[in-house]
Amino acid sequence: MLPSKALEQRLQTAVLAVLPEADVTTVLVRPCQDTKFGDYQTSALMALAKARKMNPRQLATDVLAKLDVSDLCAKTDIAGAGFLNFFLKPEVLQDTLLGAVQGKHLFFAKAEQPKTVVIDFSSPNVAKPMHVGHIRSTILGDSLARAFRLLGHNVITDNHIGDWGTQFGMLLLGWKTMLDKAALETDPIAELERIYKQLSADCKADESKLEAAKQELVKLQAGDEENLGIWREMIALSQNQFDTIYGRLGVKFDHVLGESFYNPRLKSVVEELKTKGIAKESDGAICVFSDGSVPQKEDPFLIQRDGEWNANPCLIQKSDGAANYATTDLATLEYRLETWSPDKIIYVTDGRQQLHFRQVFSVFRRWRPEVKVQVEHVWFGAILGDDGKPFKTRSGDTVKLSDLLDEAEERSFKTVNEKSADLDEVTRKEIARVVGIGSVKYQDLMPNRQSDYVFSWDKMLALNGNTAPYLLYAYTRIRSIFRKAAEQGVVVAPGATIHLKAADELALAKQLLNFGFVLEGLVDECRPNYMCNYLYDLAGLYARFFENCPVLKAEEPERSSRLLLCEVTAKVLKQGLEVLGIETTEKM
RNA sequence: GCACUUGUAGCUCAACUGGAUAGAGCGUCUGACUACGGAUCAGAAGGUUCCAGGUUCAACUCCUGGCAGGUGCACCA
Repeated sequence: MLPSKALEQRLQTAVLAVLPEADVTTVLVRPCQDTKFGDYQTSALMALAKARKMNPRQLATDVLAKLDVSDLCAKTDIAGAGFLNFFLKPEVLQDTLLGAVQGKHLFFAKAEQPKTVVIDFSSPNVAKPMHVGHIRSTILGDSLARAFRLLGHNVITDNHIGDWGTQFGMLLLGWKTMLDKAALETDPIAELERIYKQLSADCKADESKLEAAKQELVKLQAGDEENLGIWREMIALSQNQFDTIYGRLGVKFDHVLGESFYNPRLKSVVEELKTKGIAKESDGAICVFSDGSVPQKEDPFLIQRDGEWNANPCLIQKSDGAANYATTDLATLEYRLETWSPDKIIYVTDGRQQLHFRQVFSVFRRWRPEVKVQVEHVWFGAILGDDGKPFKTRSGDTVKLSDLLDEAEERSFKTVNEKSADLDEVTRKEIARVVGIGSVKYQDLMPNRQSDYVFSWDKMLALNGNTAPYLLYAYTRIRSIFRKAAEQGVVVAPGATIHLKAADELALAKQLLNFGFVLEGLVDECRPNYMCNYLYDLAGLYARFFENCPVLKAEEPERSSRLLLCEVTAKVLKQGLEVLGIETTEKM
């Protein structure tokens, strides 16, 4: 067991011995912010003391009296207002590192109670190019899936693609009247986009076109064979595009169930909500109104206008009888519950949909009060251009994801050519791919997901600072040592152990032990930026070690000890980057 | 108007259940150097954490009230 976990368990037992009625789930052991205080600390005793009007230092003393950690710690002390600090024995630290070398663990423990987690992300639209708007959902969702999986949870990723809706009326009419077959052959998505834009403009100018488009939609919805065939072909063409992009990004889905998949369920969802008295008719539409169960301020079905609270209903059926977004989401929820019995469902979308999800979740709770599933909207902010407005091309169009990835690789290739002209072209291209794609991902994951960020090629590809190239470089420097070692015939001595003496060695080692805390934090709050910050710190600590502690030039047994430390650092860096969906490269 | 959200160094961003002296990069200034990969490292300067109250042993973090930006608010998803 990891020393921090063992400490935590024993601490909780000791607290129970002193305060039998205490809730010890909040009694957690964390790494010390500043290692001068110790290696691990708990600040939970102060909170417990406060709730009981006890003297916090006295409580800490009492708990310490019941706590035997002499096999793990060289020292414990009570500091400040009632912090309990733990100083790990050097041999415990060293054995833990050695355990990682031997592949027994990588500084984290799998979840004791694995959960089934459905993650809904990316959700591109059929017949439209994937653009920057899809990047955050795709990359964030993929990273969350990777982190949950690593901790042993049963993850189901589901791409809820937009394959149904009013836009197909125009697409179908366009397909029949203005399709350029040759253009469809060379670039299907561009051609679909063209006919959609053209018809959309035509419909605005010409009522009869709009009517014709509506008729096509009605035919599709009624199951017209010709229209269904065209619709299926549009989906297939789009799926090719999605597959190409996801392939480049290294993103995989367990399921791709578009909106249309839930069509057969929509009617019964509406009926059930009506029967249960949750939804009712209003202005021809079927809506869910407030049930007054929460304070007005927190009620997603109320809104204040001119000092008065007005209804802000959630529509589940339009006055024309068609279902809408909320209905599909409810049907989707129902399907997921039936099919996978998840403990948790995560929706990764942009922040503008907060109200929508609050409403959907609220309707769901009223509809299925007995279901325990945890539903969570993990939202994110916008990607902005230099001007502080949503990121667009110079001409004002949305930036296509494929173009963006191309440019990332091209720019990265330029740098590789400058810095590593000696490598052959295939290798240089491959490095450029890893660094380019990795940089786009890292820039996206590094900021707090809820804040908007400014897209910058220069920053994301910078060789210094909290960027993918910096981390990848740190990794290649480690790999380089091992290449050099092999050239010189240097190997780790059989049975070698790790002995940490230098301050930079110790600091690096302790950071390695914290990997698990970061993973758990990431999963708890769905914030991959925790991992970014951790890896950046790790790379910085490694750089200092690298500068001040010679490895190959050291005498045995120090050389083997340091080689092992390098090896574990590389493992953690690689694993951490993998959680972010970023590949590594041996050379740069 | 109401809700959500953001406001931290000149700029871009961090800050782990409320926790110990608020940290990085860029930019500015200074240093290390034929280097286990310099795509590096070390150091300096730079802060009333938007403002005003409150809770607490302890507040960037929680509460109340302002100010400023972003987003959303009935038949688009």
